[in-house]
Amino acid sequence: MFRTNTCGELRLANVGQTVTLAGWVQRTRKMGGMTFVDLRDRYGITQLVFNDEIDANLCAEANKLGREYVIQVEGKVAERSNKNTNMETGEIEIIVGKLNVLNASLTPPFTIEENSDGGDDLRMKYRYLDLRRSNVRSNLELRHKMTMEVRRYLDSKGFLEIETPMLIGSTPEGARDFVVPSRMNPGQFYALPQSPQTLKQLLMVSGMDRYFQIVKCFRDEDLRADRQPEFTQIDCEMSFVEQEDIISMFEGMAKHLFKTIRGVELKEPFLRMSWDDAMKYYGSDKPDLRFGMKFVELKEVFDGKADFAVFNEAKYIGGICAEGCASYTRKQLDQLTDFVKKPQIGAKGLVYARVQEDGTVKSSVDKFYGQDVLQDLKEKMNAKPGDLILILSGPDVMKTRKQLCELRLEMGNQLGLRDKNKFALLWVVDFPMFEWSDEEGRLMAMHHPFTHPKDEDIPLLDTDPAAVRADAYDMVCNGVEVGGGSIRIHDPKLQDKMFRILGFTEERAQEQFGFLMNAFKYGAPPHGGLAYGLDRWVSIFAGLDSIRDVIAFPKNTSGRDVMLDAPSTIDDKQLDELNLKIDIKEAE
RNA sequence: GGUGCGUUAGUUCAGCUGGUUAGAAUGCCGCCCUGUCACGGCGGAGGUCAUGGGUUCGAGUCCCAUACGCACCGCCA
Repeated sequence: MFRTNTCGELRLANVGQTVTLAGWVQRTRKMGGMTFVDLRDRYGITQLVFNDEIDANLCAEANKLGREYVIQVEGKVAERSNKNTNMETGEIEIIVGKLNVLNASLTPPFTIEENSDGGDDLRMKYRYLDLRRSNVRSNLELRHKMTMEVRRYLDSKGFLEIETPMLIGSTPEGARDFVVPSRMNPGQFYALPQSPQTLKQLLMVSGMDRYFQIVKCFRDEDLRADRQPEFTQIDCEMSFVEQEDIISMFEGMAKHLFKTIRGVELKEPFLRMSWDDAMKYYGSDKPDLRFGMKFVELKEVFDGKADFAVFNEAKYIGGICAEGCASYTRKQLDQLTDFVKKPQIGAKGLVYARVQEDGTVKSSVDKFYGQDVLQDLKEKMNAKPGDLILILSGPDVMKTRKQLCELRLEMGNQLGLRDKNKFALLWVVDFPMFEWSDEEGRLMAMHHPFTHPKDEDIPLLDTDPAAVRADAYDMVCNGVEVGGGSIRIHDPKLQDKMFRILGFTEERAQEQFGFLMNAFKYGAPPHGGLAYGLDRWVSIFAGLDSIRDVIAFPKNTSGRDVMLDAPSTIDDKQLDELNLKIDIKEAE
């Protein structure tokens, strides 16, 4: 037997047993005539002891071990004279009788410890070493547990896990496709799925009724800390359902995950918030509800009350109340002003007002507004003595709300209100059907072109399409969109109308989505579904800001795999077989 | 496509208004140490300051460009 036990399981009860362990040398500590070796595997760390007086040769061998050597030892489990309560195996040690070096190791380029000294770049290049670190490994363990619980839950509800192809056709709308040349079909390309959207709808037409898949999706867009070119969705679809059925099914799944993974029992139904309200009160379609600071609209408080052009000319004035922040210094307020004036946020300035202990309000616009207006402000903001009111205004209502959203989140960060162990879940519902694209000069589907409009808004499709709301919903957790979906159109006529509004000609709609429209002619059931971003979902459970550490082999912000050095050029022979010629445009 | 920050020892970083031989910690190597567990003590090796230009008597330090990394905006139905 290669090993009798792992490095994480031996306890006092095992004292006296002769065991064989195998693993990596975490660290050696030489104490003159004694040497301690920490032996590590996936399951834990066990201390090995070598004693000069007992076996000088063996001890000398142990002294030659370097970090990350792979060794096998046979020895006797003994109670330690000096116990280490910080280790699970800290009450025992192995008095080694035989040492077998299975493989030497170069000194690793960074320390393989929970707090590694390695930077991200280096850790990614040697990701196989990084994955030996317990905290990175535990993220993957968490991911495994979550996918297992997802499967357990969905299986218990009668869902079938069905695989869909990775080599499919390119689709317009949405993100850029990753594309794969077809050798057997010269000049033609597959696209990798941005999501199995149309395929799962076809499975509904097939009568599969309840489908799910934990599946890779590919989008060739610029990356972020929470965005990878390939990412994993928990993709789900159901037939003969209304929005309410889907929401309750997947609220159940979220609760199941919180209970089984985090031990958190979420008893209350998740809050529902319309997209309109989310934008109005939080300036975001994914509000972080771990803390308050709800927006208060202040246009009427200030309108025409003074000769202050900034407010008088603004289309929108909104404020948030930061409790207990009246003590913010001038310097802190200047920093907040700089924060909102950053080009990424783009506000022109920040107005603030402190509510003082005597109840009077002292503000940066004192010279314009009298105490009566400021008292009215205090009233509207529901502010108490000691509170700080922060106000943004601007000519574009939505833009100003988004700026105020950034400020709110910044204040949440500064005040430590975005606690990683607190979870605020909600459904954002009633999304707009379309959103105007300046770039395309037309309406674009906000969710996707197959989203069902709200029944009562269907007449508006002809008269005022921009006002149409959709049967679409997002699940939001702590300000992160963890999942989203919609009821789909199953009526070919309505789908046709939708394509027309999106600017497709009949020919083009037929060419791009003919397969779906044709399928719908053969009796498509009403259906709908949603998809969760597994990587984000896991990173929230793990308390991480980046999804990279919940992915075994992630890519960097340029979409490169620095370990494999991919992408890379390919042989001329391969290009030739694929009938491809490279023509790189000169940088301008 | 854009903005910002960064690039100095194996690693993580410091290096001020330009000025002698570029430092610290950690890792690595050697010696000492019989109860360590972030062991400890002593000693040592280790640098094309990302690359290319420029300014200057003199550049790790100032300027420009390029590359790479990270964050963000655009983008991501």
